[in-house]
This record gives sequence, structure tokens and C-alpha cells, in this order.
Amino acid sequence: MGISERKARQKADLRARILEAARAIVLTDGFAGLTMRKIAQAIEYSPGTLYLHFAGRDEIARDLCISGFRDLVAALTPVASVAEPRARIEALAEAYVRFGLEQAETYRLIFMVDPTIVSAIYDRPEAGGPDDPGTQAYGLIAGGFLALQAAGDLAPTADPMVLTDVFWASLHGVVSLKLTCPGFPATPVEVLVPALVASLLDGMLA
Amino acid sequence: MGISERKARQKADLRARILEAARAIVLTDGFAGLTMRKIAQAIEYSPGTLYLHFAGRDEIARDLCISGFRDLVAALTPVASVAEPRARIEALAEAYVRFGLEQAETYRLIFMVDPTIVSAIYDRPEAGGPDDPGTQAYGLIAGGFLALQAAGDLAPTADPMVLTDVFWASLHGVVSLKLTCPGFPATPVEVLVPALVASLLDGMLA
DNA sequence: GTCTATAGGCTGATAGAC
DNA sequence: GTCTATCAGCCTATAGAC
Repeated sequence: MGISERKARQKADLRARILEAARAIVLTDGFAGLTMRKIAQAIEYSPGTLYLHFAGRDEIARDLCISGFRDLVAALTPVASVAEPRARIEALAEAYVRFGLEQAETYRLIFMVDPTIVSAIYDRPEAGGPDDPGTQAYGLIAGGFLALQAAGDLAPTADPMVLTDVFWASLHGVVSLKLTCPGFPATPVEVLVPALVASLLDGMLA
Repeated sequence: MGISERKARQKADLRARILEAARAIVLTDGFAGLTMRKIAQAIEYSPGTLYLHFAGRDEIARDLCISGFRDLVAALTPVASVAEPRARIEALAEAYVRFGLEQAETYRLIFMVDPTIVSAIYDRPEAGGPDDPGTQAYGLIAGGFLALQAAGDLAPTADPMVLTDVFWASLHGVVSLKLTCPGFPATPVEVLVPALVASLLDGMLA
């Protein structure tokens, strides 16, 4: 069955080229600038052809979102192996914010554009499973606080899962504020992020 | 000059009605759903008439943004008079998050839509002056940390301005994440915000 | 499978009659 | 000042020829 296999391969190739072109457009024009026409023009096909591979713009956005989430996981994975819990959390914070600022449009797509797209990650069949990128990213960050707890450094009443959410939400605040309002928090990220992590871990009080 | 005064009053009235209608549309349809046609229909005028009062959609958005910022200041002002610094910061956090979640579309317009709109607040003639809503909001929050410092409760090396930015960015993270990804941080805000404030002030460590 | 062509909708903004 | 009518552009999605 070599012929049908070749056809399937060609179909998959075109699908991948569509996604690649869409990704490039999102990176340059932002998510709002992603249109079927632009994608078609980029791969030199007609707009109608796209609908043979995707149900519509939303499905393309969903796929981009999922692969973007995988990129985030890839960015966090190396630093998640730092042994010392506190150093790991500091490294996770730095890596998270760096990813968000450097892959700005990807980050926007994942966390700042549309509720339905991000929740699509969790609504997929394997959601919650070990292959779910959302679960993976959460696990990497939560791992830092679980390690902190295992080392006995966490306050006894503290819930590692709540602290993970606090940590994630705070980092998201830094990234999204910097992306949307450049220069609004006057403090540069190189100062802001360490100060944030230090405050969360040690507190601000004397 | 009663006639010209009446005309000026009528013109100002219509301008206010346009803004009011635009505000209502943003509240129901979101900022993306704000169109000149909808505004015109709501006030029962033709679309072209709007351009006699505003240069275009962007100017309307800018005015909405400014008045939204004033609403935020109004929401923070009452709790900013709490005397005890720590209680004031806790109250500020609660008031800020409550405003963001209850006035979701207003908050979105101010902090999550467009860099140019939020920076327009700072680019206005009186920007930086005591009447600038951005300066006012910042001052209300910074006041909590200055009070903390004045009471001698702040770590000696801590910079109140940096802590203000850390605090604001973290709260923005909670609000924006909840607005965009409902249910993503599994921890409810009633738990998340106190845990965030407690961590920032006291730290997570044992 | 891929094309052209188009339906049918939306948008911001403007020109000219009254 | 306000209207009607319209320009010029964008978009998603689909129908039918090849």
C-alpha cells in the first residue's frame, strides 16, 4: 500500500506546513493578525484548501496553542532538574518569565487571548494524563514546592498546590503586564522577578 | 450668550451619551464588540454623527479607559485610609481583585487590551500630576508600603517602590488569569489572594 | 485535491444632500 | 448637525469547475 501511504504523508506534510505558516504569522502579526487568507498566501495555496485540513481558524489556533504549551514545557524542563529546591524555584521563575517575554506572541496565544483556547488543552482526550502539556507544566512548577516541603523548609500549614498557584499567578502577572503595558511597572524584570521570588519565599517584613 | 451656551451644553451632553453607550457595550460585548455602528444605534443617531464628537473609535476607547481608571481609584480610595499598614495592604489587595473581577470588562480595557490605550493615560498633559488617575492609583498602593516602612516593619534593604510593583504585578496576575482562563488556577480567589498577600509579607518558608 | 469565484457578513470612515 | 448612501477594506466559509 505504498501509494496510499504516500498520499497520507503528503496530507500530513501540508497540514504541518499550514501550522508552520500560521505560527510564523502569529509571531509577526500577533494572534489578531492570523487570517486564513494570509496562511494560504504564505504556503501558496488557495484559502479554500485550508478547509480540507482544518475545520477552520479556531482549530488552527487550538493546535498552535497546544504546541506553544509544549514549548513552554520544553523551556521549563531543563531547570526543573536543579536539585536544591530554592534554587530550582528561582530558576523556574527566571525561565518562565524569559519564555514569556521572548516568545511573546506564543505566550499571548496561550494565556492571554481566549479562554476557550487554553481550556481546549484541558478538554482534550488525554487531558490530565501524563502527556497533557498543561499537566506537565503544572507538575514542573509544583515539583519545586513539593521539594521544598520534602526538605522540611515549608511552613507547616502551607499547601504546596496553593503556593504553586500563587507562584504561577504572580509570574503571569509580571509577564502579561510587561507584554501589554511596556514600561508600566517601572521596575525592570531583572529586578522585579528576583524581588518577587524573594518576597514570596522570605517575605517582605523585617 | 445663552444660545451658544445651550449649544455647547447640548454638544457636551451628546458626547457624554456616546461615552455612556460605549461603556454599556463594552460591559456586555467586551471591548472587541465595541463598534461605531453599535454605539450609533444605541443612542439613535447615525454612525457619521459620532465623528463630529470623536476623532474615531480609538478616541472613544481612550476616554473609556481613563474613566475606568478613575473607577479603579474610587474603588481603592476607601480602603487606603486603613491606618494599620498590614491591614491596609490586605484590604487593598482584596479591593483590587474584587474590582478586577466584578468590573471585568473595564479591567480588561484598562490593563489587558492595548498598550497604546493604557499608556495614553500617562501621555496626557496632566500625566504625572496629582490629577492623573495612573499616578493616583499607584500612590494609593505605594502608600501601603511606605506606611509599612515608616512603621519600621520593612526589611532595611527593601525598596517600597519595587515592592509596590511586585505587589501590583502579582495582583494583576491573579485577576488577568482568572478573567482569561476561568478555573485555571484551581485555587479560588478567596484562598489565593490571602495566600498571596501572606506569602509576600511573611514568606513561604518555615 | 485544488482551484476560482463568490456569498454574506462585518468593519471604520467619508461625501454630499438637507 | 444630522442624515443617507457608500467607499474600500477586511474576514470566514462554501459552491462548483477542473
